[in-house]
Parts: sequence; structure tokens; C-alpha cells
Amino acid sequence: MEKKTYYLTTAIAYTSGKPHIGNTYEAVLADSIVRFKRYQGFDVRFQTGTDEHGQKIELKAAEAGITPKEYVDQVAGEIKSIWDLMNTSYDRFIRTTDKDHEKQVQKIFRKLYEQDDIYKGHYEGMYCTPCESFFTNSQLVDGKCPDCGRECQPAKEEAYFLRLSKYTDRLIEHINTHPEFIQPESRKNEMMNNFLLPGLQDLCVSRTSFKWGIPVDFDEQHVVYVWIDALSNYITGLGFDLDGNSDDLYKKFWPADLHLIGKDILRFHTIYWPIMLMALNLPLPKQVFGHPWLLQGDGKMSKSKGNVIYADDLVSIFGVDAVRYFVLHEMPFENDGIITWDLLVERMNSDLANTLGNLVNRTISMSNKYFDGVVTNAKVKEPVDEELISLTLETPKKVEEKMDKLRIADAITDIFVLFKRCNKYIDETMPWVLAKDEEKKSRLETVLYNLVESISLGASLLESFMPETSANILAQLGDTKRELSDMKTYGKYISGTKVVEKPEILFARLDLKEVLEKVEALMPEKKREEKPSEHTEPIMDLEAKEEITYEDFMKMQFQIGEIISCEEVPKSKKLLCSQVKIGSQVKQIVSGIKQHYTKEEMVGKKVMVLVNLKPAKLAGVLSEGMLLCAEDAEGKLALMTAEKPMPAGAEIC
RNA sequence: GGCGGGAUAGCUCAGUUGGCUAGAGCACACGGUUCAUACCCGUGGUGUCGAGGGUUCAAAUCCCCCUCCCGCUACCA
Repeated sequence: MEKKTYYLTTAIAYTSGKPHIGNTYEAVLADSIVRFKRYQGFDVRFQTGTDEHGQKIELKAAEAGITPKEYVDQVAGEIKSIWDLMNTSYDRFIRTTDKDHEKQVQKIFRKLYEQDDIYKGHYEGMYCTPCESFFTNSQLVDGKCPDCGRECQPAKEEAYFLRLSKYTDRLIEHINTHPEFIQPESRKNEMMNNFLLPGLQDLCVSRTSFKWGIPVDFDEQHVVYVWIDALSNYITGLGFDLDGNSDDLYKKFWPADLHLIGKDILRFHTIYWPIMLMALNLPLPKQVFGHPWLLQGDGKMSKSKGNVIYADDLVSIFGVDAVRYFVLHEMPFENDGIITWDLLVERMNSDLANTLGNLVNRTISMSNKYFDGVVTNAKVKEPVDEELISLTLETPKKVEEKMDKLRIADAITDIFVLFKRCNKYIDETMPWVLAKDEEKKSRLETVLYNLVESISLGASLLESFMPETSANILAQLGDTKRELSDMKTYGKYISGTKVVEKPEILFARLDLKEVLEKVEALMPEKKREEKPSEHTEPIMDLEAKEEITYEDFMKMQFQIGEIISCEEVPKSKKLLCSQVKIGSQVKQIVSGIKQHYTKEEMVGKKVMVLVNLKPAKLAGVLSEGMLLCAEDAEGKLALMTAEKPMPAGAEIC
């Protein structure tokens, strides 16, 4: 009988820098899912990789004084080594600079153009270089990039567009008839209500503003922009060929069973990608799961805060499987998970060291102490065994159920419930008491046999999540991994097997203080690495705007304004409404700076005001001018004030 | 502003189609035990189940309203 196939992909990681633990989480999550699928007997294909094109990489490479290719080779290598460190069992690590991928992307682009799903137009708008995105003026936040908050420049470029509107109805239909397509379901509504139902704008799919990308082969000015390039990896990685010479892998594994991605890129995977596939007349993936984020306790990790946690640092402190356990266990299904050092140490000590490690340790110790390590099934049963046996036999089913629903954390919990039950069983049976009575020898053998059997089964189930630990436990027990199909009856552990003589500590208990010291030792290093860019007074280069004449300049009237009162604008997140005294008049000015200044701070400041700006309503409130601010690369704002005391109304010229 | 989600023990969260004294883990306290990594087992407690109102024999669970948080989205001169 042909095995059922299962094809899972992660998002491909952008090669702009080292991936932090949040990125790593996705790879580990995916790995656990595919390992379990293999365990269930599926013929599995697991693909991950890197997204390596774009202006940001072009710039980073230039900064480093190397070619983009050299740069991405380095970062992709780093990402791959972390994925390997974490024991992710991918079948292919695709890179968007792989030749086979590039060739197919060009073919896809050309075909879509030839069948008029892509057309040539031009794009006009505000461009954010770091994000490589165009925005309309109305999309900007305080005139800044809505994604990263940095400065945008007006730009216009010739570009190719993908007709999305043509396929909207089909996509809506598909989503409605396939409720499992977008997971978790709450995300489905967001996609529907915010994008599909209001109507889609055609998507810009090429760029002329940078060169580091896959060239459009019939129009050399253009490179393929991220969407068609990156998303295609899911099929090109299977050896898809547009001309019909696809590899067997493609025929076997497409459509994908699951695209595992972060919730932030759900839109691309549930709208743009399906439409691309429809246009190519290819089947759609069966499911897209937008997983939540893994956050650090004191706010989102950021490099500038110096609190970024990297997988390899965590591994150096806790070990690979402990890190896998943390990320899988702490991540709930729908909400963001939070990681703190306290929590990591607590999990390490209570779950891994106490519950699991100590269980294995005490069981092996007793086997050696009482029977020289030989585990014998003497079959002297007592009623107290029943509960352990039935729980052991139920656990595989419970784990399977959870895994089928992608409830990874719950599945792991079920395995640990079994381990806890084993600990309880030891207390119930009290082997050390049995050992004192020669007549109870067979009973003692049975008790230890039951323990080894249950632990062996639990350890086998653990393989998908903690592969090294699983193998380690089984090796110490002198056993090998039990297949799922062999878990229906109790007592498959071979009687007479000898366990290891000296149990190896699986997880050492850690002291929070010591861990924090280690972290301290790691972090300053990080900060030092990043300080050059952070501390050599950062400079900002903006794209030059069009030259203006003196007359143009003189059209604008700037004056000093004194803020005499300030209120929050109701029902708005960012707006403050100030009464600004300019000479003898008072203007009402609304500004998007609530996140940077409190209303109390505003009052009394003498600031630079553009006074002859045409009044407009913001959030329903009239604004008669503009307060000028300086803004840094992180989007922090600072009001412009005069260097020496100046009266309200003084002209700035 | 629109749409969606959430508010449950000190902390992180479960609570299925409304039904017995509201649960788990961790932490805490006490007791037991000693095979084991001072570990394991047992017992215990407080919870106005965000506020208020309603439906019902019965609501954390359904309805209304309010407050606060979060996500997506729009506006943000």
C-alpha cells in the first residue's frame, strides 16, 4: 500500500541577519510536526530555507564591503547551522538564490505576463527602503513607514502588477468552502473582512530600484519582487517545472499539506499565493497556519535593547532538547507565548530535571541496585498496576489526537502526565519496601518492569519533540524506539534486558542566579558587538527630494508657537490636540505624537509650527497647522524648539 | 472608526453542546517517604469566574450594556 504523503513547509527566513529564538521556534515547531507525521507512517517532505533577495540585502552587503551573494552565503550558512543545531530534520533547505529556483521563477513570471495576469504599469507612492515597500500617502503613519516607522521617500517606478481582482471571487469561494484553509480561524475573518471583501488592489511584483533579485528575463530593467520569488519556493523546491517536466517529487507532494508561517505573513500566504497558484492553474495548499509569536518577558526582543535571545545561546546554557521543549511547551495555540529566564529555569528544573530526569534516574538506579540492571517481567500483578497500564496505553492516542489538531504543547503535556504517573506509581508500590522481603522479589521485578515499559513507551513518543533525549533514555533502558503500532499492548519491552549500569543525568538542575550570571556574560558581548553602529552617533541618509526654488520655500510660513493647552483626541491612538499660541492668535493643531509626549509634557513648550498649511480634519478634529518634529531611525520623535528663548509668533526663516 | 479575540486561584492558563461543592501546572504551607538530580507522593487555602443587568429550575458557559487589554484594518498635515 502506498504511504500517505505529507508535505510541510516553513516560511523561508530572510537573510538579513541572524535569526532569533522566535524564528527558530517555527523551525522546531515544524520539525516536531513532521517527525510525528513520519512516526504515524506518512511519507513526509519537510522544506525550509532562506529568502535571499532584495534591496535590504544589497545594502547590507555593500556596508560589509562584500557582494550580495557572499553576504547571503554567510547568513544562510548561519541560519542553516542553527536549524541543524536544533536538530530540524528538513529534507530540503532551499535558497532563493538556488539556480533551479531562479529559473522557474523567471518562467512563472513570464507565463503570467503572457497570459495577461501580469501587466506593466507604474507605481507611485512613498517608499520605505528597509522594508522595500511602497505605501500610499494614506497608509503612512505620521508620514512614516507603517511597518517600521522609518522615513519614506516619494518614489515612482515602472513596475509589473499581478491582477488580483480577477481571482478574488474564486478565492473567497475557496476559503468559504474550505474552513480549515486558514488557521487559526480567527485569522480567516481578518483576511476576509480587511482585504477580500473590500476588494483587492493589484499587487506590484517587480522592482527597478535595486538589482539584487531574479531578473525579469524579458525586461532587464526589472527584478522579480519578493512575492513571486519567495512564495514560489514551495513548488520549485519540489522540482516543479512550468513546462510540464516537473520532478516526481512535485507530483508526489504538491499540494502542500501545511504551510507553517508566522501570523504576520498570513496575508501573503492566504491571498497572494493562492491567487498566483490559481493563475498558474495549480492546486492550492491544503492549510496555512499562522502561528503566534514567541516574546520575551520584558517586551518584544529587539537588537537595540540588547535583549535578543538567540537559539545557540540558549542551547549553550540549557541544551538542545531543553530549548526545543521550552519553545514548544510555552507556545499556546493562538496567543503569543512569553519567555523569561525565570520561566526557563523553572521548566528546566521542575519538568525536565525533576519529573523526567529524576524518574529515569531512580528507575535505573533501582534496577541496578536490586537486580544488577536486569529487568524481568515476572508478571506478578496487583490492582495498583492497572491505572499505570491503562494510562500508558491511552497516551499514544491522546498524543495523536492533539497532534492532528496541531496542539503541540498539549501533546507534550500528555506525555509528561504519563511520566508523572510513573513517579506516583513508585510511591504507591514502594520498591524499597519490597526489596526487604525476599518473597516479594517477583513483585519487585514486575514493578520495575512496568516502570521501564511505561518510560520506554513515553520516551518513544517524546522523539518528535526531544529526539536526543528520547534516544538517550531508550539507550539507557537498553531499548529502541517503539513504533506507534506497537503501543496497543502492554509488555513489549523484552524481559531480561539489562539497563545501563550508571544512569546518566538527563537534565541537571539549574540555579536561577547562576543562569542569570551566564546570561549577563553573554549579553554584554552582544552589546559590544552592536555598539559600533549604535553608539558612533548614528547618521541617517535620506533619499534626496526634488530641488525646490527659494520661492517654493518662501511659500511656507514657520513660526514659534507656544502650546498653551493640550488634550487627547478621543477615539484615536496617536493624536494629541494642542491649542497653540502664535502671536496674538491661537491655532488648534492635531499631531500624531501621543506615543512620544504626554499632554502634560506638551503644555508650555515653544515649538516650530508650519502655520499656513491648509486646515484639515483628523479623526474628526480640525487641525490648522503642523508641529514639526525630528525623527530618528526608530521612529522616535522630538519636537523642534528654539535654541534660545523666543516669543510665541517669532518667525522662523 | 470597522472587524475579530480576550478578561477565571500569587503566576501561566484549561473549562467541550449552560448542570452536581469551578479545574491543571508552577509557586506557597503542612504531612509522608528515601530508590533518586534535597527528589517523589499526599493534603490545603483564598478565587465577587472584569463591572452591571437579563433569560433559566440552573450560567464562567446564552443575551444586553459598560470598562480594560490584544490582533488585523482604516484615518492620523
